[in-house]
Formats: sequence, structure tokens, C-alpha cells
Amino acid sequence: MQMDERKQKILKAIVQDYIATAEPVGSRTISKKFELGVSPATIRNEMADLEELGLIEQPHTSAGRVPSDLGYRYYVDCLMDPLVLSEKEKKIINQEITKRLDEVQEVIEYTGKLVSQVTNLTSLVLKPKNRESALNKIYFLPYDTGKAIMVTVKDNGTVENNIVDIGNDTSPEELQILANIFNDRLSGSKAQDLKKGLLNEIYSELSKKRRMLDGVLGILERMFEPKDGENTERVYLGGTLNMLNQPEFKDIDKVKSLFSLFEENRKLQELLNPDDYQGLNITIGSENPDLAFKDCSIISATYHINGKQIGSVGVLGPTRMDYSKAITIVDYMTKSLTEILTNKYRRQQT
Amino acid sequence: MQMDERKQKILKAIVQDYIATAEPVGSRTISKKFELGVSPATIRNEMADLEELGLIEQPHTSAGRVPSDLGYRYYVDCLMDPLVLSEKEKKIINQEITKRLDEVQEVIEYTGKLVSQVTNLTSLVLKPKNRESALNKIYFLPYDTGKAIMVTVKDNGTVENNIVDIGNDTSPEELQILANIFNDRLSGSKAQDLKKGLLNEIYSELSKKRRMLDGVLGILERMFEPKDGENTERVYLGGTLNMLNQPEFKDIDKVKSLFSLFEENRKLQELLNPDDYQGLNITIGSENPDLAFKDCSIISATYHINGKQIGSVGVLGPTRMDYSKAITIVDYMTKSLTEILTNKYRRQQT
DNA sequence: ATTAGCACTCACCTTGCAAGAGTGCTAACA
DNA sequence: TGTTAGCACTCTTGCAAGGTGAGTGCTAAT
Repeated sequence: MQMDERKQKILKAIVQDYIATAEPVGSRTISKKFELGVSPATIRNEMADLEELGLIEQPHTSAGRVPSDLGYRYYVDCLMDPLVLSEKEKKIINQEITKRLDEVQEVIEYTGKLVSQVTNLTSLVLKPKNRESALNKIYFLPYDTGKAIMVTVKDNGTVENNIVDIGNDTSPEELQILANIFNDRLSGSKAQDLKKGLLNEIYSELSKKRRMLDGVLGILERMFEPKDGENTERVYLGGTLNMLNQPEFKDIDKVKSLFSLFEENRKLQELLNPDDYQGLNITIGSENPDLAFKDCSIISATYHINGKQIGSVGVLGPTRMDYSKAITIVDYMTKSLTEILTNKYRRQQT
Repeated sequence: MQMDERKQKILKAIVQDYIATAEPVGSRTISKKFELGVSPATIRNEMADLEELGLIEQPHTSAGRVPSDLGYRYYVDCLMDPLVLSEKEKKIINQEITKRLDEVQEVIEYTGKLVSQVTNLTSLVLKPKNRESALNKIYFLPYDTGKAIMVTVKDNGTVENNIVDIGNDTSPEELQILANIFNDRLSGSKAQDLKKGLLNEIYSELSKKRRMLDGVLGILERMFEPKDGENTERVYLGGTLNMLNQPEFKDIDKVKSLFSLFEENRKLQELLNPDDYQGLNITIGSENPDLAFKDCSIISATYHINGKQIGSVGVLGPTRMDYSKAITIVDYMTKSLTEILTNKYRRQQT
């Protein structure tokens, strides 16, 4: 059996009506609401065909039809009207998004908030991991007796500080020497590399500072290790409450299993990590590996800095979601984010 | 009418049974489960009295009785058996809590997680605000053309860094002068105070650096302003999902209004801010100002560093919660936290 | 003062019934 | 041959009726 034009129109009508109303849609409804110029009976015949093709299904014998996951897939791939944002809408979004450019983290999270507000869905944002870059500079500053502030600059421009124990017998001059050695040798290297080669050299110059050096190297290593709140919590979630407004989640058990998943940051990360594909990604219902998401769809896209993928933005909603809107928003947001971040990065780094 | 001993026993039985089963409890149940040596009829008479006193109520004519908010209050104030943690339990908790002593923030949040796990309730933790302290030191470090890293040390020992625009015409020497002026003048002052008196002095020395100075002062000011993610998000929430397991929240609308409140960090802060009372605080049902919490009780207590109150830990659950357990845990946790933090603070700061 | 007994109330569950929505099939029609 | 009208059928939904059980309040006896 083939999909002729009329079947397509009918499928499209079913999907759109179901997205709008969340009620199974019957043949009479279609023939009335959508002008196809045929009677309900004809539509019924076609619907029987569509069901045979696996594109729609019946909750029970005497209910209307509901799109299956496959049906949504067909709709998204072939039938959907693309939605274009007007210049005005774009302007509003841009204003909102650039309102707070202070911190990269903030822009990114705010984007998530914005996405969930605009779509009335839940937004997922994979934040960049900021530990993969190499060291660039180290400075030591006085802090307290026996302690110093170690300021590190990475090659992506981020700056961090840590308190290090230096013992009571380390003079500022010795610290300066240490910093110099580091800075001479480390440009562009990672902590692990440092440790191997550098140790001997430093030990010979400052042989008695072993304990302090261990402290410094320990901190450097930890800076590059995955750590709670950074690599394990890379996903920002926004508008989770929106899910409670969806009629498909009036059942508390579904809410429970969904929200449980929301707390598993690692799984969310996998969801957003389309290593294979750089661009827009759509996962519908049971296409999703996780059973708790079998009634959900996820639209996600990656954002970049200078062409390098560093994270992604996504929305999660019931399979019965407004795909064209979600896709348009996610697409536009990631593009804006890419642009903003690339600009900022360029400015910051020259 | 007075509360005699038997009335107390009966009320206690009602509260305890209702806490355990979440079902209205009848006279027969009490006479069977609890050994009072009287018949259901007698208990019925007493129950009628208790109802008249406003301590219990009937959901409907032919149901058992349920404690009223007042009833819980009486139970908590007068009847409750105090629960004492065994040394073994204390040890387990202490092990858990000290497992991650790396960062103050982490210990505190982890405490919250622990509380919710142990109680099966939702935990609320008010984190310390870290912006109230005064400046102590400023350093400038080279960063990039036209930019510098400004490292600030506050008098509570925290270190922050920011990138400041210094323009292309500022020499390292000039920066040094600036830092010196700051350091001479600022010890112990807040940004606002700085601005007024200091400006003239600095302007006269570095008159052409106006733009750069404005940048630096702007950042300083912002450091002391309430800011997203710090003062507005001072409350950590743990185990919110536990609420979904409570039978009183099988209704999705209740969940919605509760979770909406969870997103309003400011309100949660008020909830945890018992300025008036330092110690354990119990709010039952409608004693709570917010209507969405009318079925909830909150137990909270403050924790301290060196005797100064800096935050609090609380649990939130249905009014029908295990008060003695919750109180014991909250109490013990805040005490442990106080101890741990005071130790750490002492060590770090000397 | 306590308790046994009894009538009463009310939520809850089951059952039955009617209405309504929607289908599939068949036969007629263009 | 494709389309349509008609009709019987199915299944959900809502509602009302009746039975059940838990629990009460009251009264009278102990």
C-alpha cells in the first residue's frame, strides 16, 4: 500500500488535531474541520489503511484515531509545515537572550529558561564542560600564614583560584621561582602531562618543598578531574512543571517516573549527546532508549564556539507536542547561542 | 473541659496511628491496637470530647477521626516520645556527612540530601550568604591585551576573580599603584563605602583612567549585590520526589501548587528564616502563612559558625509526618553541621 | 463511670442502563 | 472503480440505584 496525497492530508489532519486537542480524532471531525471534500466514510476507509500502515492507532474500538510514534515520525519528516519566526519575534528573543551577557553559564541557563517559557515544554540544556582545556598560566598570591592563593588561567580564558598550603618556610621568592618554572613549561599542557616530566626538574630546584608541591599538583589534577557540579551536573533543566500541565501526565505515577529520570543527570546527558550527528536531532516516543520517556519526544540541537561543538539545547514534551514550534525555537536558540558565544569568546580571547 | 490522662493517651494513639496509616482512625481500632483497657464506646465518648476541643476532626460523619493542626501541635508539644539516635546511627550519619569535606557548599548540600534520604521527606537547606563580608585585598594580574584579572579576597577568607577592562594604555605599574591605594584604604570596608570617599583620591592620581576605574568599581559593587544563584538561590531542595509518595499528594493539582512554590526560592527562604528564634522551629499546617503549605509541616533549625547563625536545615512533609524522627534528624544534623563548619572555619582561618 | 446494643449516616463499590461517539461493513450510486 | 449513505455494532462515559461496611451517637443497663 502506498501513501497517496489524500492519505498524507488525512494523517496530517489527524496529527495536527490531536496535537491541538489531545483527544482521539474521528472521521467526522476531520471531514468537518479540514476541507478535504470527502465524506467521513471515505476518510474512514483511508484511516483503516493508515492504521494498517502503522501510522495511527485506536485506543479502543469505538474511539477516534491517535498518531503512533511512526505516524509522528512521518509527520515530522514529510508533512510538517515549517514555522518561521517573524523578524519581530526574533528581535524579542534576541533582546531577552542578550539581556544578561555577564557570565557564559548565565547566558546558557537563561536560554534554557527562555526555551521552556516560549514552548511551554521542558527545556534541557547541556552546558559546556569547562575542564577539557589546557593550562596557560599560574600565579601565586599571598593569602595567610602558610597559605597562598593559586590563580590558574586556562587556554580557553577561564580563571580559577584555589588556596594551597605552602608551609611556613616558603618565601615569596621561592613561590615566584615555582611559578616561573610552571609557566615556562606548561603552556598548553594538561595536569597529567605535567606531573611526569616536570617533577624532577622542580624537585631539584626546590628539593625541600615536596609537601607543598604535592599539594599544588594535587589541586591541578583535581581541576581536570570530573567533579560533582561540573561534569556530572552538566544538564540544566527548565520548566519541568510544564509537564504537569500536559493531560498525558495527569497520572501521578507517570509524573513520578518522569521526574525520577530528571534527577539522573547522567541519563539526561546521554539524551543530549548526539556524538554522531551535529545538528538537529529528533527522538520520538519509543525511539528513545529509556522506557520512562516512551510518551515523550525530544528535540535537540548543538551549539558551538568557533565551530567546535560544546553543548546542546533541547526541549522535552509529550509525543503529542507542537513539533514545528519546538523545532523552530530549538534551532533558532542554538544558532543565537552559537553566535553570542562565538562573539564573546572571540572578544575575550582575541 | 480538661485534658485528663486518658484523653491524652487517646489523642496520642490517634496521631500515631494516623501518621502510620494515613487512614482516619476509629474507636475500635484504638481499643484493639493500643491497650487502654477500655471499650470502643468509652473511647467514642472521649473522642467526642477531643473533637469539641478542636484537637481532632471527622472528614465525614461515618469516618474515623483525624488529628487537626491543633491536635498535631498538642502532640508535638506535650505527647510525643522523643526519639534518640543510637550511637551507631550517629556514627553512620557522621561518616556520611564528613565523607566530603572539600567545599563548604558541598557539605551543606550533601547534608540536605542526607536528611531527605533518612526521613523520606523533602529537605530544605538555607545556605550561608557569602556576600555580606567586607573586602580585604585586591590584586591585579596580567591576562590579555587591555584586560587584567582582578583577584579579591574578602575578610571571611573567600577568594574571587573577575576579568576587568583596563584599556590598552594602562601599565602594570599603574595597576600596582591602584592596587596599593585600594589595599591601603579598603581593609574592612564594603564596596558602597569605597565609592564615595575613595573616588576623588584615586582620580587625582590616575586621572585618565576613569573608564577603567568605573569598570573595577562596577565589578566590586556587583560582587556585593544580591545576584542570581547566590542570594536569590540560597535554598537547596532535596528529595522533592518523596512528596509524590505521600498519599496526600496523589492529586496532581496539589503537586502542581506545591512544586510551583518549590520554584520560588524567595518564599522558601522566608520559610527558613526564623530571625526571631534561634533553635528548633516547628510550623504545622495552617500555621504556615502560605496556603499551598496548608497540608504541610516544616521542621527547621539553624546552624552556626562560631556561634553566629549562618543558615538552617529543614524538612518539609505532610502534616501527617513522623515528627519525632524529623525533629531528631534535623536537630542532630544542624548540630553536626555547626560542629563541622566551626572546625573547618577555624582551621582555614586560624 | 463504663459499656453493650442499636439505629443511623455516609463513603464506596458494584451493577445496570442509556447516551454518545466512532467504527466497519454493505449496498447503492456516479 | 471510487465514493457515499445507512446501519448495526462496540466501547467508553456518566449517572442512578442498591448493597455493604465502617464508624458514629445515643440510650439504657451495669
